[in-house]
Amino acid sequence: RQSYNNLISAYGNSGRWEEALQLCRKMMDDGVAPDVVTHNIMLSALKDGGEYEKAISYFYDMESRNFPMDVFTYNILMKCLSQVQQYGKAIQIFYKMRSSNDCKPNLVTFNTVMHVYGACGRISDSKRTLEMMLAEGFVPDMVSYNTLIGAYSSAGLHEEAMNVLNLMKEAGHRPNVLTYTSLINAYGKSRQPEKAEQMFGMIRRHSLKPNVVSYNALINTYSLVGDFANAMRIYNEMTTTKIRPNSVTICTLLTACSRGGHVEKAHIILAEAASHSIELN
RNA sequence: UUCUCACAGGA
Repeated sequence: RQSYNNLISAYGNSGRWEEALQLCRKMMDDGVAPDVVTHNIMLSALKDGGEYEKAISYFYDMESRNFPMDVFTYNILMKCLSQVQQYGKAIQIFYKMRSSNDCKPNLVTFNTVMHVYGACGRISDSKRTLEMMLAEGFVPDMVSYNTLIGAYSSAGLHEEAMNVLNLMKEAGHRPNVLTYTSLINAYGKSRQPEKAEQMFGMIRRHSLKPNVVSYNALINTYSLVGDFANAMRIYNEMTTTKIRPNSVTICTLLTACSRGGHVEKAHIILAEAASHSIELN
């Protein structure tokens, strides 16, 4: 069973959920009964493949067959529900877990709930969840703080985001690249390129490495204020630093191009995409 | 062996 689980997991990790599913069936044909972990791996494979609806159906199927489930199962389900905007259902699962005897929420559950609230714009409930976990003796981790910072940042609420950054530091956590990328976004959304640049600078200042996402966030900051020239400047800096642009980079640049009123320069960007062999979607 | 956090567009 271990071997099957490992193999199914390997398929899942490479986005091949169909083969994972086939292997799962073969496993049963061979008389090896899948366990909770097997099912969790399958659910996770479907989730990673973007097949959220399939994952949700898979869950209901498990439920109707009375298969055993654990916290992981519910955590994955909540994540899938939030991906298809079934936020209410996701929160329902959380409350079901709280009132159950087995399957109590764990740290990841709380973090997922925070994410769900953030994703549907209920940022104050996300923050309340953080307070709730503290009150219940959980110790919020990096992900908890990053999740809340991310929620405020997407809304352009940079002050609130910075406050959470301080909470995070007080709790003894070192901000990571994800933290700073969110903060770039916070200032980008509130149209403050100067401050966004400052946050970008923080990445190296703390001996962290900016990645393609951090660069994209900064490019988008300039895009939002219609500053195509600076968007291109950051793009060039990125490529000279040997960071590979991706399709988000190209899309962001094209948007910057249009917002800056430089539609005639779009071909330059498309040429960049081609020269880096970036698949456009 | 399995779960949670950052970037763009579209609808």
